[in-house]
Amino acid sequence: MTKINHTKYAILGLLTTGCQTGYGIKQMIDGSLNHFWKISYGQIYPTLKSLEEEGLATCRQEIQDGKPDKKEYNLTVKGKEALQHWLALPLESVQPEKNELLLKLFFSRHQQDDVTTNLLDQYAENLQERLQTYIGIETMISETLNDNEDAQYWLFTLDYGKRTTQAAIEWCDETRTALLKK
Amino acid sequence: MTKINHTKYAILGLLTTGCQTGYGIKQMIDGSLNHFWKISYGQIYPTLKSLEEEGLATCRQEIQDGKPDKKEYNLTVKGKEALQHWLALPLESVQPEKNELLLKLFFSRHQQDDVTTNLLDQYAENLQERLQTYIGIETMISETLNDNEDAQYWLFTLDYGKRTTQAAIEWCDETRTALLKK
DNA sequence: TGGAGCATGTAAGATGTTACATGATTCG
DNA sequence: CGAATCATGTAACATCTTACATGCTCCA
Repeated sequence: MTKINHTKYAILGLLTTGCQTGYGIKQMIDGSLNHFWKISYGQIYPTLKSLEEEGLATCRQEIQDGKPDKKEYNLTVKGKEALQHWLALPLESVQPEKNELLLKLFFSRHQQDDVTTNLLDQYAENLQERLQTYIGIETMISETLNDNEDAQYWLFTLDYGKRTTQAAIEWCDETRTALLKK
Repeated sequence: MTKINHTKYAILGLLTTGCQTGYGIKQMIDGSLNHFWKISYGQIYPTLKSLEEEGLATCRQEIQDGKPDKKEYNLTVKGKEALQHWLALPLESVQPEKNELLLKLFFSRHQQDDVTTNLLDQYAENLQERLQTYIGIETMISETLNDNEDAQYWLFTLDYGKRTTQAAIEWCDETRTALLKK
């Protein structure tokens, strides 16, 4: 069982969403996949090149006036098939996400409780911001992309983000209270 | 602003919890930090060595009969201070956790919906298992470690895991239903 | 004039995983 | 007898981030 490079498939998938350049892919990731995946330019450009080499995508250089040249990538039939194949593969065991706040909280008997509640407050604030971002993207998709075939699935992922973030915010409040009551 | 190696501090922290060897630290991580951090032996042993070199921990070789030799690491005063200092540092911006299921769901218009509901079922099953694990650890801590100073904080992190996992399970159910109704 | 947006790319380094090597004891 | 547990460690590899280099246009 060889390990799968999901980032490669993320980029492959993004080529079906109207992003055809490295720059465009980065925009999309930062805007819409931010809550469950992120990729830097240092990965995007080399990966695009290798997708082409593997025959999963084609590349066409475009000269634009007023803007820098760009390389437009498009999926080949083989690329589309590879995407579908990956989509049907069983999930690798759910990996634990790293969480700096929980890591610190785990060791927090070594610090004063007001330092810890401070961290909780910071975290809650971050979560609130995140939640607002999700709601913003959701509204945008509902309003402008409702006819888009992708829209439904994109909204599902946002709903996941909203629900788990909401649960985390509630946990912050209650944990904070529990610490102060001591 | 130099980036912080949180894994190093995780290991530093674990040396305060009764784990004194690389092997013991690994056990603890797999058993109790699994939902928010993981570390492989390939990181643990080199990190322990460097903690010693930096004067944050001391190492004492112990010869055991019937068992292999082991190296017992203990925090120095400087190590304890470093831990406290790290605990008080503000959180780095909340990083998005990678989630293979959401990544696949995002591109799922390219697959049949029964393939996708299959993935959702797999995911829900994984989450259920996780939830049971959390409840098991929680019970164990409540019963056997209630006098332990760390217990309260450990229970907080488990509560986080339980709540967000519960929210994710509910999302799975509803998303599954939504897909089937189409 | 300076910053933001568009656009591509690389090199160095940090971080992390996997597979391997070793070897004793205990338990079924 | 074989598997699990205890125990340490490394080398090769995979993955990912950061900082840098380049350069045009549009707008304030």
